[in-house]
Amino acid sequence: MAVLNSPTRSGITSADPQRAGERPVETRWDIIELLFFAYRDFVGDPDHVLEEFGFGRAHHRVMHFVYRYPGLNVADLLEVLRITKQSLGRVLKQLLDEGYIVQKAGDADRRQRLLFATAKGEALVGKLAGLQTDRIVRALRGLDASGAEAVRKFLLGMIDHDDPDKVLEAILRADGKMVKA
Amino acid sequence: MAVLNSPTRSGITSADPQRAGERPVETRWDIIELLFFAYRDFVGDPDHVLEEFGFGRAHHRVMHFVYRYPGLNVADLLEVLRITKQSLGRVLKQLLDEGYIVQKAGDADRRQRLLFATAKGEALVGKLAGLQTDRIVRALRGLDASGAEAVRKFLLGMIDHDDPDKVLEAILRADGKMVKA
DNA sequence: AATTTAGGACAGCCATGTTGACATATCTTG
DNA sequence: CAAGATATGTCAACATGGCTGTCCTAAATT
Repeated sequence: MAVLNSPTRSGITSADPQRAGERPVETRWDIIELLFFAYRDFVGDPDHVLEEFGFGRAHHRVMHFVYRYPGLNVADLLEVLRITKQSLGRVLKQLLDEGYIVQKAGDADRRQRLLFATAKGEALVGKLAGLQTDRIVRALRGLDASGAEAVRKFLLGMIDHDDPDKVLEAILRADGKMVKA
Repeated sequence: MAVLNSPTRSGITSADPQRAGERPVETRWDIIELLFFAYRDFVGDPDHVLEEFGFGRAHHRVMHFVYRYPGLNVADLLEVLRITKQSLGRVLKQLLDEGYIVQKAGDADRRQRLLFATAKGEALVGKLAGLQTDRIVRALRGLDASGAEAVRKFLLGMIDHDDPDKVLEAILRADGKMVKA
């Protein structure tokens, strides 16, 4: 039987140059670890389903953003995923070949290949998003409206806002509107 | 210039069997995407530092849990990371060879190799945790105490509580105590 | 007409995940 | 004590999904 030692209590403090001289910030081991476990389980649900389809996480990410932003072009998709053309090419080719995504030449610029999810693709995205939504809704139970709003603000605050890709920009814009509405 | 279409508004609804017959739950695209971007940036900070050390994310995860739970044995580490012995072996060997971690035979069971971070290891973990803490603290600014508590509850609620590994169990126990205190 | 851009495709490398087999030391049990 | 179970380490081999660099075509831009 392994007996687990208590978590370390250390004096490790902030490296934020903006806060030099101020009262040091205690390391947020709690949030760091909660985020690790939360994300692990959050992506774990889809992983099982994807396996049945012979797909991986990379396919999920591509399908998700193509479905959500219909007509997305390849360059913007590369930016949001932060991967290279080659890496994207591999999974995108599979999704095209197996009929989850279709391409359409751009209207203004016919070099562009705009991406759209097919009905088959939508079904897959919906299945995966359903699992994740269930988990989110469960986690939000027990929080009131202001608690849920705090969660949104927190997640938004965790994101780098400088030099956003086109998709992130759209999300940030939409979020700004939501607050006012 | 690519013009991004608006996000899809679909009728995709919950797959939660517990909610069959009830009002369908709207897909939480907002939280799904916020989590994606938040986690991307959350792990992005450490990634840059790790590169300078010739390490990857796998090394970070190992170092983190070894530092936080001193004397952790290999079996428990495998469980929390959810990887195989072989995968762990590769990165653990490097961390041992380069003096970031040391092993000690178990006291009660001398087959066990209990793991401890060296001063060098602690320094690395501290640097990485500092970056992540800075981001977390920034994200929590603008939230009051009840908002921060909502964030903790949400993250906790996102985690599977059945069949927890030893490390997660310790965290859940600690969290229970915190609520009362 | 020349250059740039959007996208695709090639070869090949690396990190990190997987399985299965097997070895050693040690603990537990009949 | 002998036998079996357990903790760990190690080897070979493979898959996925990152990466780089090069080169190609078609279409847009200058």
